[in-house]
Formats: sequence, structure tokens, C-alpha cells
Amino acid sequence: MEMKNSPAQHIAALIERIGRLLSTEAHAEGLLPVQWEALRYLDKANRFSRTAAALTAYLGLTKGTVSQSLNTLEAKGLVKKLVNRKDRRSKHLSLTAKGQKLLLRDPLNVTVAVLDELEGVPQRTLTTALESLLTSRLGAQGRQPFGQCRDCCYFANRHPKGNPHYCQLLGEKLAESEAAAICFEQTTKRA
Amino acid sequence: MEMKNSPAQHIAALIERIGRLLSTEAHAEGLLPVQWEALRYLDKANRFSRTAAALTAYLGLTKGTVSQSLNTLEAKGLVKKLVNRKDRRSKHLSLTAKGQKLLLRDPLNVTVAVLDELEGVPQRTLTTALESLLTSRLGAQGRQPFGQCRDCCYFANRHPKGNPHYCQLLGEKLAESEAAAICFEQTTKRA
DNA sequence: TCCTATTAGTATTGAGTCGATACCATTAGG
DNA sequence: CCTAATGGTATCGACTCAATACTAATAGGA
Repeated sequence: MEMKNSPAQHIAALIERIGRLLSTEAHAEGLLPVQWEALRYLDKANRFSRTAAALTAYLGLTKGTVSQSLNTLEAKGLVKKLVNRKDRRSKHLSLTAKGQKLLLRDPLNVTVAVLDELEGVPQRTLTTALESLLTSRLGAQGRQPFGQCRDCCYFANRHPKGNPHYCQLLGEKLAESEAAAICFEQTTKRA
Repeated sequence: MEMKNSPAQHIAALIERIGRLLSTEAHAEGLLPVQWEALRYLDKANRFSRTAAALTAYLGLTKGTVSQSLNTLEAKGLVKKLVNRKDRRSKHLSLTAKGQKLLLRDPLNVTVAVLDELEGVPQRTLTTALESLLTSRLGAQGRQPFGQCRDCCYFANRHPKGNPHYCQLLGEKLAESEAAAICFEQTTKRA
């Protein structure tokens, strides 16, 4: 006996359908869905996490695929690669001015606008529920959460003024603006 | 000046990431994501809506693509096609016993299980918010909602006992069990 | 200091999606 | 009847993505 159309099944179906809709919508401005995701990631990730390897883990793809997409974005002049001096295997990625500008026409913005009209309470419920769903599913696959720096167990709020924050894992000072960036190494604080 | 990381942006990013995760997870049992969606659709759709054309509209793809996927499913013995006698252009689709059985191993079930552990209130908030998001985005693209029969403006609850329901659009009687099925023609009742 | 294992990234190949187009058969509407 | 319009199929090409094999740089021992 199956439980047809349980609330949970319905929610799962909704998420899958919306995901499909977002993905077909993301064929825009000459870019493909994965390329938009890469642009968004590079816009939100902190400086330690703007590498092909981190992006690969974020997207859950293989590195070959990601390398290809990054080449396309570089050829379009949206992303720059810079060899890391401390580790010359790795390349530091960043958005060009053109890449930044293109994000203003991100096809996801229409959806963001719709979500923006929700009241605060549904917004918070959605955020909490979707976050716990994502974290749980990622955890089951042994993948990192890519949460915000400020929610990390290595995040030290040491100097309220001056040099406000510090990463205890990488041993680096963090600017105020970096606290909200997403990080490859992020390990969520225990409650 | 962009509004980085607004709550709405965060929610949109979560949905897109979960969508991507579900899609990579749906490479299972020798099927592909779109094929799983087709199986689920055929399991939930009412008898008027189990056609390639309706599935095409549901998925938002082109009919060629859907035809191909259905051929694959038919070749695997998961789906049956039957020519409609009233309109011999169209074919009626249905799951075979093997197809039904395979749905028990649907990779989406893991996610359903996680969602099932939410409390009732977050579940209802999620449902409402995601439904309105989906409806709004579908509407903007001129696509049908594919809602449940019972929420349709053509749904008549005429005979509480006996032959309980009736579709005023198609002029057909509806069994009790069909009221919760999703329908191609569904047009949501105004509030 | 080697020597090996690991890691970052690239290149290539092949299966498969998806959109576009063209096409056939059936039905609907003047 | 004749001409759309509709349901479905077949084929082609661009592209994704996984898999594999590869190069270069680094890390960690003995």
C-alpha cells in the first residue's frame, strides 16, 4: 500500500518542478543554467573558495565538466583566471566587470522578485526548511554545506572593531564584508 | 547597488541547488531524471491527462523530446501506449505493473522521507509558498498549473453519494479517487 | 634529498538531453 | 470537400555531463 500524494510527496514534486522550471528559464543571455550558477557562485563565494575545485564540489559535478564551463565563461570575458602564487597548481577565479554586470540580468531575478513578496514568516519558514533539507541530503552524500562564513565553527569574532573577524582554520583575517560570503570549508557550528 | 544575499535570493538559490541535487540523484535504476518525472506524472495524472501532449505541457519540453523519452520507457516495459478510439491521433498512456513497482524505488523517496519529518505547520507553509511560486511562474509563461481535479473551476461535487463528482468541462463522471489526481485541463477556482 | 601519493586543472570521448525542423495521420471547421 | 489544427514520430545538431587519461605542482615520508 503506497501513500499516494502525501504532503511530503507533494512538496518534493513541487521542488522538482520548480527546479526544472528554473533550469529551462536559465537558458538566457547566451548562457546555460550551469554557467549562471557558476557566475552566482563566484559572486557570493569568499576569496578562499573561488577556485574550480570548490565550484566543482558546490555543484556536485565532475571537474572536467566544470573546467569546460569555466573556459566558456572565460572566453566570453565574464570570468578571469589568475594563478595562485602560493600554490601554482590552483587558479583563483573572479568575475570581470562584464560578469558582474551580466548578473543584473540573471534570469533567476524574476523568481527572486516573486519570493520577495512573501511575508517575513513564510520566508523564514521556507529558509529553515529548505536549508535543513539541503544540509541533510548533502550530508548523506558526504558533501560540504557551503554555508556562510559567519556560521562556521572556525569563525572567530575576535575584534569587534578594527580587524573584526578571523578564520581559525585558514589562519587568515577576515574583512567585515566576508562574514556573509559562502565558504568551501564552512563547517556549521553545533547548536 | 545590488542587494546581495537578500532572504529572497537565498531562498531562490536554495531551491535551485536542491533542484540540481534531485536531478543528479535521479540518475538511478537505469533511468534518467526526465524519465522518473514521466513515471511519477503517469502515476498521478487522471485518465484525461495521460497523453504525450499533456506530459509535454507538464514538463515544459518539446513534444519530440517527450516522445523519445516515452519510447525509451515503453522499450523498458514500464509504460504502455494504447490508441484512443475516439481520437485515433492520440494515444493513452499508462504504467505497467513493472512501472508501478519501479516507482517504489524512486530516488525522490529519500527526499520525501526527509520532508515527512517536518512538523505540520512548516509543511503547510512550504506547500502554500511553493505552490504560489510555481503557479505564478507558470502563469507568466502561459503554462497550465496541472492542479488537482478537486480544486478546478469545472469540478462539480454534485452527488455526495453514488456518483460523487462530475467534470463540467469534459462532461464526464468522476470517481471519488479521481478528485485528487492532477489534470491537464485544471483551472484553479477563484478565491 | 628522493620518491610516492595527492591535488588542481585540462583534454578527449561517448551516451544522452533537448530544441528545431520536417513529416505523417487524424480530426475539426468552414 | 478542403484547409487548418492537433497528436505523435523521426532526424539532426548543439550542448551537458561522466569517465578516463593526462600534466603540473605540492606534500609528506624515509
